[in-house]
Amino acid sequence: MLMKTSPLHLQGTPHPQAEVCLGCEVRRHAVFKVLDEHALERLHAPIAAPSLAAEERIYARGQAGGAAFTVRSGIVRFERVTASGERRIVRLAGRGDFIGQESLLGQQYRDDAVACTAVALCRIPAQVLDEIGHAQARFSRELMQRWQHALDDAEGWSAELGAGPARRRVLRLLKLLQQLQRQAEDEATGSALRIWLPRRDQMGDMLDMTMETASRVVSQLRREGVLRPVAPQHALVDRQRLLQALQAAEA
Amino acid sequence: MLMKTSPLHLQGTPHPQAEVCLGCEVRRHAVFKVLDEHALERLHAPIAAPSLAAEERIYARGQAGGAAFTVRSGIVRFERVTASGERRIVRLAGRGDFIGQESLLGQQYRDDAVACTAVALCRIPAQVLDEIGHAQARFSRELMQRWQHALDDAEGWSAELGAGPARRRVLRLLKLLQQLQRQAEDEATGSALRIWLPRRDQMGDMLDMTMETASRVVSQLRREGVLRPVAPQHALVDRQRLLQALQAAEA
DNA sequence: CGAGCCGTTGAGGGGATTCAAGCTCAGTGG
DNA sequence: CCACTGAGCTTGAATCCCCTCAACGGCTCG
Repeated sequence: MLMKTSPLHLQGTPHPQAEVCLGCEVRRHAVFKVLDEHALERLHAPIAAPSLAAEERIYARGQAGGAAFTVRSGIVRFERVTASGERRIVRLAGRGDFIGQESLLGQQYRDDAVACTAVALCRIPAQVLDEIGHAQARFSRELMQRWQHALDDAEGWSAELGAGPARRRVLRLLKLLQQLQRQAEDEATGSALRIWLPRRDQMGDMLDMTMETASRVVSQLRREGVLRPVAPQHALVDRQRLLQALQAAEA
Repeated sequence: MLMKTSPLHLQGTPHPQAEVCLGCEVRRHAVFKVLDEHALERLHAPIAAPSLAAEERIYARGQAGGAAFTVRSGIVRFERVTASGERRIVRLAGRGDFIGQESLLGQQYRDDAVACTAVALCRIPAQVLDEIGHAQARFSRELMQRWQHALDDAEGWSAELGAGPARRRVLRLLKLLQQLQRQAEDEATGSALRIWLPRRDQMGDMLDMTMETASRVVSQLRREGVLRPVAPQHALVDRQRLLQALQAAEA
């Protein structure tokens, strides 16, 4: 898994986790949001805060990692290899999302999880689930919320990104990426927004098309002014024109 | 939702649910399997056992139905309508599966759920979750298992059925349908198995292809002896040849 | 500078869609 | 009894979108 786990400030004091978690800026979006200071102080397993560079793998399918993660920042993709050996990206996760939940049930991870951008995480050992105890009913509920959210994402992904002409699938992906970015930044930048733009072959794995087709569509959108690449794997999108193009394509 | 709720035997006695659930033949697969008699007796909300005919709707997206369901028999599909108004089938559920879980969180249903075949259910009101109480830690865990299972299905669906040539997608769907059927019947019939075969336009909605393409592939498989339609929406599959054909297509 | 990765663009071919016609079968009513 | 109808399915022909194969340009990096 190879990640340098930069300890959060204050880690090491008697009841560090409570202070760390309570001061965490993503806590109001995250799975621990329902836990009070008292509950947090009962945690003995340390919650590390690893950071990963883009393209580093967070966990692999089949591993019994024993920990779930909260995404503090960045974008994570879930990959599977199909029966015929093709790589398919089945879902994306962003800030506040809870990933690797299956490990809390003692299961092996069901996907490869890979950082798309630089990513910051909270690592939540499976045993924490027991330490919190199901005494905290609200926490169980919050966990289920997370599961449902993931399920909803997965179904929406295949419904919206799995079908239709190539251009429309790309436009829908752009809209999703733009939303992920906005919720990560909380900045209501005018019309231009800098987003993570997948490599063409990654777009292919997400949208079930070839690299070349993805490239052609992206190039076309660039000519139309919807998009402007500014760095490797990054682009400025014109939200206005994106939504216009989408609306035209939905017809 | 329009379903005739045929009460299970013994419904109406002082603590009927315990007896009914303990005697249920799908219980060992279902979400209540971790509950003992004592826990079941605490339930006050009645658990109905509705039966639906094929093509009847179990619930609709956006409804606040307030109940989840265990599938006792039959096949259920989950439908969504995409942003561009196309119907897409995002997942199937079979015997023992837990559906409509989002209602336990007070959420509206996220999909349309429709019976593919005749279906028998257990209706589990959301308030049951509270009655059982989170005191029963094993039950929370079991619920999460269900959620994870659904998530896994959804991801697997889009990975395996969403991509590749039409013939391979159809073959993979047939394999899935055949598995659903086997787990429903528990009968190891030799090589020929009677399965529910979707209408061609439904196959189209599942596999993102036109009705005509689905028809062409199915006809081809019939000529190859993989498949033999025996009734509207039912066919006999030759497991042997199906797996052979699949293996050839995976290459 | 050459090597390699990533992206772009072109030409050609193939698989799926589109449009259309005809088939089977069940239900209906003359 | 049998034409009539409509739903579901099949098949054909033409078209088109996307894939395949290929070449090339920009960029980073050893």
